[in-house]
Parts: sequence; structure tokens; C-alpha cells
Amino acid sequence: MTRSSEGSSRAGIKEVAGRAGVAISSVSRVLSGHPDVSPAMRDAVNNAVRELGYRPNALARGLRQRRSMSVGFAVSDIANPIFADIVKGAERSLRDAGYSLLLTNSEGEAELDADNIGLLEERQVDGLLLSPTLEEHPQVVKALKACRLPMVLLDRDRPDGVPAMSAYFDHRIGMRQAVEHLLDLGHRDVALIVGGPALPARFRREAIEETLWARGGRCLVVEGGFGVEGGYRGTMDVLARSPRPTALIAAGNTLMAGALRALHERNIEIGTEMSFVGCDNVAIAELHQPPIAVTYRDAGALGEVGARMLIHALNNPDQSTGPTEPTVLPTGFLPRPSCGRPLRQ
Amino acid sequence: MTRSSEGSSRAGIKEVAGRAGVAISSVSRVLSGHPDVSPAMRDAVNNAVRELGYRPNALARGLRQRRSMSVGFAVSDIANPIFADIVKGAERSLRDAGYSLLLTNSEGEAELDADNIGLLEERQVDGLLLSPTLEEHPQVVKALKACRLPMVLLDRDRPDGVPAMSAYFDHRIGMRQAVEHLLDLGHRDVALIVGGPALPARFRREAIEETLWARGGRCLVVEGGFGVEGGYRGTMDVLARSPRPTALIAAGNTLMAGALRALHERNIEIGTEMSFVGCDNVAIAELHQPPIAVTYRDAGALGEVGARMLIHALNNPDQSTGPTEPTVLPTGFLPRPSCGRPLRQ
DNA sequence: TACAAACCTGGAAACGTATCCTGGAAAGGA
DNA sequence: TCCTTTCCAGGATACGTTTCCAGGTTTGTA
Repeated sequence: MTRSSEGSSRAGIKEVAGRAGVAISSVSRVLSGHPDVSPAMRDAVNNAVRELGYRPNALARGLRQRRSMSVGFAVSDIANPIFADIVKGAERSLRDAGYSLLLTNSEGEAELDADNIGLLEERQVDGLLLSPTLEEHPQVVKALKACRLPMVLLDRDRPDGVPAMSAYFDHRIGMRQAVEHLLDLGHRDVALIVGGPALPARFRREAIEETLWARGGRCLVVEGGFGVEGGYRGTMDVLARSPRPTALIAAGNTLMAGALRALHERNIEIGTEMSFVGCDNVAIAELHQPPIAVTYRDAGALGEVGARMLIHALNNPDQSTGPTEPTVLPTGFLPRPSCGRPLRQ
Repeated sequence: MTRSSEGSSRAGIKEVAGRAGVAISSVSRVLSGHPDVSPAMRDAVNNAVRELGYRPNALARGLRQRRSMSVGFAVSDIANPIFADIVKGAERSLRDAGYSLLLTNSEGEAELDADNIGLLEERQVDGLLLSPTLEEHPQVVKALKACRLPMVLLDRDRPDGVPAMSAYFDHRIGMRQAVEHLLDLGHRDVALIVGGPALPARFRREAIEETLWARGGRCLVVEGGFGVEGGYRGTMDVLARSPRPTALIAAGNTLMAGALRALHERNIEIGTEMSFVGCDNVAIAELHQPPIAVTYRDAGALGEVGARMLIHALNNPDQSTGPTEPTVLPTGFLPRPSCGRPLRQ
């Protein structure tokens, strides 16, 4: 009988106050660390809290304080390892700051992203982290413009008129290094498989074209569509070209998977018949035989940084409401045996 | 001036009532689809809602209704593709049913899992999905026992006294097939690298040992610890044995990655010098050269099913409070060239 | 000793919603 | 015409907190 006979529902602050023989407001003061509290009061309340196993109701608190201490993350595909890492990093920063994470996944459907933004608003999140499928999709743009919350776009373009902060990778750095590497090996005809016009792809394309042109190379750009399928189709397209490029760059980790499948299927020897560069140092890149040269980025760091930007904005709501400077994180390049000298000059 | 001059804060049900010239309770009735509402009233309210861009406050609603229409998911590592798929599947089911997902990640720390369970309770989630790091960790068990909410454990053991439902894979099916395959190829000495005693590993170990013993094979079990590192160390351990097993099974997708790294480092030719079986049909397995034979499972389906079990329990709170029968999903085996005949008999 | 200041506490209002309850109006039957 | 029933709308209360306000006690200072 040492267990207190807990009611069917959880104890509230009222029960705590009753048990401690004090007023509700006093309990609240103790719990929120208000200075004007006598030691006796503090002990009495803390004891009652412990005995009842009291846990505050975050809904009630959020309603009263008009802040829920939660942020929403609208992501396009949590199963993409890059996004999983970003979410993981963001969750870490948020947890450290006492925030909870409300996650929505759109499975690549832009309309769902737009809906999700609205749903998260209803849930009274204090801010929003965003890695939508298509940041320029009209419904998404509309939802973003209508949204009054502090927002951080992660590795995405900021559509005109959207008052969001942003953090992204400078994918050009790693790509320039990759192309320089290919040029140094003697390649002059390089194909690029790219999914769409959005930020990461755009940066990569820019860097590749500029670097190639500057040194007299030629670039074949193939838009094969997104995902593994896109990579596969794009690669098949490239392989059918004549003259065939001697090096192939897949601008994304899912494109890379599709490209590798196509190369295997056609029995192309990677690193000799065709040099290959992928994106993101995911498991396949490292463990493939031969290992795949890739541009890399610290996706977890982007999540952490983005979340911190958001938290900072939440703590300083008075600052100039305009979006602050974007945070730009570097990328790099890991040369690996998937890149070799071209067979023909 | 067609835009309504929205106040700084969002409009509430009160503003809607004022604009429509009706009582607050009437607005609530219209919005919640109550039958006793006149068409005129319905139109008036709906117009006001549209004009003001009203969105209900989920916090207030949850507080009043004592259900938040959200569920928590405490996962050990969202960056593990299996968990990412499970979360993705769960989010889909939850979204379809009108629930939101509160995600916590413990990054492999059991204490964090325990904390997170408490945090999610504070947030008044209606139920809990769980893929904790160590379901038998004392703090986790304590948190689970103290939790009054409907819970579903995903691919985890149910500790004694924890009133949770569960859904898991029968990893034995795929493993039996894998071992039969190895036996058929002529292998008699098989090594198993396993992370710990938890459910997936236990099932796999059981199936391997039973199947091997039944046909006169020998099994070397190595507990190398979790993660990529564990797989690496375990494999190095196995390679040092004499006589060296002719086949190696890595019981987990991260263990597989570590094992492959070790095998590459030692220049072991996979499929001839050493046959290899991994777990989960992740990208590396398919794209590795030679492709890696793996047991597979539909992780997304587990997430969907688990979430549906939870939702069903939430909709039928009166049913026998005891946990229902576990849902068991099958696994399979994909033979691939990483398994070949042993060099020596 | 008297008065201001600091400290501590309790009561009450508010956050935005759902729901109970009451009552008026309309509709139907005698 | 009167009474009962049904339909519909509004008022009030509650959900569990925080926070403002006012009052009471103690401390410090003149």
C-alpha cells in the first residue's frame, strides 16, 4: 500500500496544490523557477510533485503561453538518407533547446507538403523547418506566404516573397573539385545527370559547366527525372550517345544509385570504360567495388545549424523581421577509384 | 482593400462567431459537423471561416477533448534506413487517420529513449510507437510501465509486465532460407556476427543455429557489438579464426556495412573465398559487386501496420485492455552472387 | 515607533475550444 | 386551440496551465 492510489487520470497541478496545501499559483511558481518562493514552499511542492508523479500538461501550458515549444519539419522523403541525417541533426538541436519535433513526410508530393504546412500551423508549432519536394510549387509557395511563423528552408531555394531564413550547402565547391579532378585525369567530355532545376541540382550544374568551359571541356546535361529511376534512364540515355562521354556525374544520391544500376546492367567497367562521380558519401559509395568518388556534405550539421537558426529567431522575435543572411555550409570531394584516365583521348 | 485586415494574431473561433453574428457554440457545432445546425447557420459560419482564414487551434481542442490527435514515435536512430522506412510507413497511416507524428530520436542512448517517452507523455500524445535502442534497459522498462498510453513496440521484445502491443518480423523465415542456401552450396562452417540479444538478432541466431545443427553444420557466433564498428570488429575476429569459416552472416544492415569494409580491407574475394549474407535489401546490397545476398523485410509495412494497430486501439478504448495478439510480418531471402561454393570442403 | 520596501502567497482571469444545459420557436397531433 | 415533441441557438462551464493583481507578513531604515 505504499503506492499512492493514483486516480484513473493523471494528476494535475490542482492535485499537487491540494496535496501540498498551497495555492495553484504557488505550485506554478515553484515549477517555473520563479524567484519569489520560500524554501519551505519549494520543498512542499516538490514533495507533492514527486509523490503524485506529476507531469505538466504541455497542451495547457502551450495554450496559455501561446508557444508550444515544438517545431514542425516538413520533409519530402524521410527515407532518403540525406534527409534522415538532416532530421537527425535538427532533432538534436531542438531537443537540447527543449523543443519537440513534429514530423511530416510528403513522399514526394508537393500538394502534401502544402497541406502539411497548414496542419503544422494548426498544431501551433512555434516555427518551421522545411525541405519540401518542390519549393517553387504554387501551392507550397502560397502556404509559405500565408504562414506567419519563423521558417528555415534547408538546402532549398527561397521563392520570391517568402519571408523565410535559409541554410544550404554550397554544392559548387565539391563539384568544382570533382570536375577539376576529372579534367586532370584527361577527361574532356563529361555527362551530368540531374533531376530538376532546384537548388542542389542548380548549384551542381553551374559548377560543372563553368569549370568545364573554363578548361575547354564539354558538358552533356541530361535531365532524367528524379529518383533511382531518373538516374537509370539518364544513364541509359548517356550510354547511347555517340561519341560517348568518358565521365559521368550523377547529381544526387538516388540518381547515383540508378546510374550504378544502369552501368552494371550494361557491364560498363567503372573507372576505366567510364569514370563516375556520385553525390553524398552514403554507404554504397564507400563499399562499392571500385569505391565511388563522391562530393560529400555533412547533412547532420545542416539540420543542427538550421534548427539553431530557428531557435535563435524564436528567442529574439523582436529583431528585424526580415530574413537573416543564409547560412552556407561547405561541401567537398572524395576522389576514389571510380575515376580513372579516359580510354580514348 | 479586398483583403480583410487580419489582426496580428490568428483569428479564433470567437472572431468567427462575431463576424457571422452567431454564438461561439454554434460555430463549434458547424465546424465539428454536429447534425442540429440549420443551413443558414452553416453558410454564415462557413463564410466567416473562409473570410477570416480561420484555422482551429489544435492545442485548445486537444486540451478540451483530452485527446491531441497526435502520437509519439520514439526511435533509436532515424538515420538507419530500416527505421526511416518504418517511420515513413507509420507517418502515412497516421496522416490518413488524421494524426500527427511527434518524433524523438535517441541516437542509440537508452536513457534518452526513457526520457523521450516521458516527454511525449507530457505532450499528451494519444499513443506511442516504439523502436527503442534497448527495450530491456531498466529505465526504459520503468518508463514503459509507468506509461498509461496505448503503445505498440515495433520489431522489439515486449519486456515482462509492459502492457504494450507489438508488431514484428519473423526474421527466422528469411534466415532459414539463407542458411539452407548456404548448406546447399556445400558450406558447413558458418560464422554469425550479431549485435546483441534483442529481438531481431535473437530470431536470426535461433534460425541459423537450428537450421545448421539440423543438417550437421557448425555455427560460430561472434558478438562484435552494434553498428558499423561492431560488424568490422566481428568480421576481423572471424577472419582470424582457424579453421576459418567458409561463410559469414551479418545479422543487421549496419553490421553488414562493417563486415564488407573488413572483407575489402583484407582483400577477401566475396562469393569465392568467403560467402556472405547480409540483412535488409538496402542500396549497398543490391549495388555491391558482387551483389550481396540478403534477408529482406518490408519495413514500411511494419510501420503502417503498427500505426494502424495503435489507431485501432485508440478508437476502441473499451476493449479488453490487455495487449492484443502481436502482428507478425514475414521475411524472405534473396540469393545473390555473394554466396558461392566453398573453396575447401 | 513608524513607514517604506521587499518578500511571499492566494485568488482570479485568461488562453481557444467543446459540450452540457436551458430555453425559444416551429412543427405536429389531439 | 393547446400541448408535446423536435429542432435549433445561446450561455456557461470546464480542460490545465500561467500570470496579473492585491493583500499580508517580514525586514530594513529613518
